Amino acid sequence: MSERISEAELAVMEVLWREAPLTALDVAARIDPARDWSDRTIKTMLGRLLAKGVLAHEEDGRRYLYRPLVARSAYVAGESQRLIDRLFGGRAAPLVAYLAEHHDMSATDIAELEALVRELKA
Amino acid sequence: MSERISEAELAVMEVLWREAPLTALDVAARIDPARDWSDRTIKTMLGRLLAKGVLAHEEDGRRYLYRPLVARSAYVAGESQRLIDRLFGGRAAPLVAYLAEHHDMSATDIAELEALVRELKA
DNA sequence: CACATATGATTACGCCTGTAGTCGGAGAGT
DNA sequence: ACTCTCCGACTACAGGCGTAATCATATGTG
Repeated sequence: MSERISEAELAVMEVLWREAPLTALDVAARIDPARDWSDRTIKTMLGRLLAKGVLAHEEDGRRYLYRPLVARSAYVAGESQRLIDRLFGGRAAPLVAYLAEHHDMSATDIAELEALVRELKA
Repeated sequence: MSERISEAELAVMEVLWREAPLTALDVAARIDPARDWSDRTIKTMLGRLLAKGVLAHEEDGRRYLYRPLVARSAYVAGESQRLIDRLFGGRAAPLVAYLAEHHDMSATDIAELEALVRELKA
């Protein structure tokens, strides 16, 4: 179950993670207009996501209502793990170190991180 | 320049990041045997990576020597940024927090992270 | 009831990817 | 010089992805 979600499909999932269930057209209405997708395209995405088992649809009269079957958190976990496996030898710590070094962290970010570390030590 | 490197292509890049320049067959010899790839497949990868501008080749008699044109660190930076943009609103800090919470960190990892935080605060 | 309309289902199509196979020319052996 | 072999160049082909168009069917409308 739950094959990989492609880049474009992710845009559809994001909409449904934010609000569900929705009809196909409701999803279309909530897609970032910058994508400039035809309704047809979004229907195709919904169909593929159904086939992949990451969405469910229930009939609502003559249309369907779509809802996610996988939680966003599960997807985030999977994708993060993929990155860790592919580029950081499967360990999260090197990625954390990498991020801390290469991405400008605001003072707030650092304070949060500090609190986190304190908590982890406990 | 430098289009995206696919999953399979990455295996080839990893070899060349570790040791370069190499001939096509030397690359093939160093690919994880578990991949069970034919030499042809690896030649194809090399060709595509050349076309993508991430490898260079220089003649060495009747064969070529391949070497990376993009550093592994640049690739890692790009892929990390992609993940951050797609799933963490473009900010690294939430990813760090996420990782710290959801991935078992060893005591050593935490100590390292602590040192990092101290350094960041300085 | 016949037709325009709205929806889901099916089909299309070009590019990328994974995974090779084939063709042709440059050396190597006899 | 002729042939065999090795290597790169070009070609192949199925499945996934981005992006839709077309077909079929159910529905509301005059």
